[in-house]
Amino acid sequence: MSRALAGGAGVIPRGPGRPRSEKAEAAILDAALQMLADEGAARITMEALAARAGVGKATIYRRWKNKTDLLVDAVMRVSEPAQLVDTGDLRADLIAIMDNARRKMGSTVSGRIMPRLMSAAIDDPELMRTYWERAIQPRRALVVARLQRAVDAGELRSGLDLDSLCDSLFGPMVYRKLFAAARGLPTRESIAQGVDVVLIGALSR
Amino acid sequence: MSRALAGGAGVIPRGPGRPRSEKAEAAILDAALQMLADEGAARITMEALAARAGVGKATIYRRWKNKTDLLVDAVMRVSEPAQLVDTGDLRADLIAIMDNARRKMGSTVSGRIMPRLMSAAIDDPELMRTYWERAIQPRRALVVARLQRAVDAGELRSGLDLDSLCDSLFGPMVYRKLFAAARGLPTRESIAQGVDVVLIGALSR
DNA sequence: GTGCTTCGATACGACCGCGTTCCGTAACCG
DNA sequence: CGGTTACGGAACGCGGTCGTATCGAAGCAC
Repeated sequence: MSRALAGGAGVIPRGPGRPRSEKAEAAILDAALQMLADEGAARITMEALAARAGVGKATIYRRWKNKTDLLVDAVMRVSEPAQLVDTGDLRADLIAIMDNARRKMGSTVSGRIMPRLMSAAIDDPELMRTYWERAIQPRRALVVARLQRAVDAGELRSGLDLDSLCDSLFGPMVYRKLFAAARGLPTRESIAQGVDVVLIGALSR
Repeated sequence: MSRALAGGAGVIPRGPGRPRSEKAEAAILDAALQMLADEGAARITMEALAARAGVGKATIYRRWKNKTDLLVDAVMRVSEPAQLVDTGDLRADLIAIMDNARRKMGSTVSGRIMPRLMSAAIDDPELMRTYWERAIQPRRALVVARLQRAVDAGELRSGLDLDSLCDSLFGPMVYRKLFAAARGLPTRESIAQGVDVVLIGALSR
């Protein structure tokens, strides 16, 4: 920790000597995410991580003080900024959002990372909070906003707790994903039924 | 493994020598569940487990060949046989079932064990299958049976995938429980709204 | 009692992973 | 050029954990 990390806005003071390699930093974080997806946080060893990133251990510890610190940093890179979906057709929007999430879970690296991260975060409250605040909560906020607009338009009845409604949408999918080893992945049909049931149940009457 | 473990039906052959202590066995399993609840599977060490159970390590290894084997065995003891609820009032039954599960999650040992077990099982497919088949699936089956009766009675519309409907009921609660470190425990109100939304969405029209 | 097994306790060997420290080399500044 | 810091690689000390082995004592059948 001999050099200031990128903190706050402004110019990063440039000291003497060889500058830190951004390439090494990226390689470390990439390797961490790969290993997280492949084997889970518990099985990541700093030695294997360094080897996989093609980096010396000192290069890792020069940037992060321990494994948790590194993981938190890596996790933040997974969260690409989600975008609001609002075509005006509530049902189509929700199904698009949910099925997009489902496809992500089924195929991309972040889909393999999610359960691993859950596993690690359950045993590490600090990691859980970071994961929630930086990766999950922002996406939920967009969905809640979409739902709020539907309430304002009179499509959904008022008086609903939209946060809980959000749970009713995402909960079943995450639930299925986590149990995937015992039941297989959630299907397009199961997601669609889940959305429809919740949607009908939340409509104005 | 010099003596047959209790397997299958019938008389356990009684060999010569000092018999195994049932008290020690119970103490080991109790301690394992306690530690699982307190610190998670990853942090259970056989030495600490033996100490907590007031037992020598050899006494453990005489019965189980490794930690996973022991955990699987311990987990099976948590699953008390759930019972069918059917008063005739579908909504009341579902709320009773769900709120009962919620209360369990909030207070009892098994409620603290569940997330820990999820954490461990996500990284251990075999443990996941055991957990699912022995602890979760049987309870779901009862709920599915209750739902099927509602379908037969014309209360719920036919054509629904009841297994997915079950996900829509349990998913949100488990989801909230797992994220509890970031959001707090699910409330009675959030559960009730979840049930109501799903129920209304699944009614016959 | 004799023979068998388990008891709790402790010691042991082997391994593993963390985080540090040391190389010789490389990159950047003045 | 000299000064400084980072690089990849390797070695190190340390603590922890596994699973086994061994101890004297204790329980049960014969």
